[in-house]
Amino acid sequence: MRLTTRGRYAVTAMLDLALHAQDRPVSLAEISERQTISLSYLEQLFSRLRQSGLVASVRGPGGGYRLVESSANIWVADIIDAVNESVDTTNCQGRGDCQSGSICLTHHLWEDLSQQIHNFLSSISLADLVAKRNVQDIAHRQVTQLLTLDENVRANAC
Amino acid sequence: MRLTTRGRYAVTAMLDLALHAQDRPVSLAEISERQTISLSYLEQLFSRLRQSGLVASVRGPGGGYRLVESSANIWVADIIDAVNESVDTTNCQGRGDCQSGSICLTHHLWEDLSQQIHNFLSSISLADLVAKRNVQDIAHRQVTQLLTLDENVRANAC
DNA sequence: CTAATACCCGAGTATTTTAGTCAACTAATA
DNA sequence: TATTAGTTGACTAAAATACTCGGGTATTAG
Repeated sequence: MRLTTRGRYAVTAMLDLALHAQDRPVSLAEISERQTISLSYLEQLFSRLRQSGLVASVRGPGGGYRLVESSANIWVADIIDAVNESVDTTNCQGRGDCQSGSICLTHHLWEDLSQQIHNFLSSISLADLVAKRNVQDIAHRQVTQLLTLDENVRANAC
Repeated sequence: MRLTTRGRYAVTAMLDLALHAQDRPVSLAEISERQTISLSYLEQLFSRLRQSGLVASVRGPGGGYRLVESSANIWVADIIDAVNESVDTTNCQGRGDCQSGSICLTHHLWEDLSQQIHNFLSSISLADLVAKRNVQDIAHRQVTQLLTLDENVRANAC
């Protein structure tokens, strides 16, 4: 899980979309102007967002992009995953052939933390950010997820 | 809050330190070998970690680095903050002079999300990662923090 | 005392990522 | 049919990342 400016741009653009695509599609030119992100860069980002099934395009005059699902079903983690290619963070590529056990251990610990961050961002929807409600719901989902963490951890291999 | 490979290296190195600095200092050469991170790069990272007061150095033969505080008091967010310089993620530099309200709104929403991520990583200590216990404690802290989120949000300005 | 250890520091550099440009194209519609 | 707006790919400047090199300095084992 990486969190760079690229992901920030994507989340910002999706937030703009969620705020403005109530009935009609929203063109990238609009988002570009409102959020001061270059049009061509938005095109690259939305190409990936479209391939990931988060948005759908409408061509021609009056066209633009719209959310495929309700903003309540779009998670921040999905947006960030869509625009970032995933990287292997271990040295042994998960083969588990590290020389000393300590290497595997720290890799393992990092992977676990990374998973926790991912779970966290998978519990926050665009609608949560926009509506600014449901904070207790988010917290509740967090508890549920973190309480099942031990099982995930046991299933991991270096 | 950025989460890049740089922060990953820092957390990995600090984890290595927490695992091995039980009594004696740990040299960067050891960490370099175990975690396959270049020595000079580690020197740069630990320079910042030292300036942030997270580690202390011991010079001379048998020297190295040690944690200033117990690993239970070192939070993942502190490590990542130490090695990354903070960036302003708004277009109006917090002056609030964006033309349309929608720009300020999305900036605001992103800032809020960023703060939530920071809070989350501020609730996980090195010791949590190592010990792999206290998951319920983490969850509990999460609840507490997220429930106070609304106040923070109200205090924000674009 | 001195040689070895290991931190300290700054300059420089290769690589990758980011962010953006440009140009040609296709689909849809007014 | 002209215009709008997405689609795609190649290309590029700028920044960040990851790393190297070459000197330092403090400490200590011998």
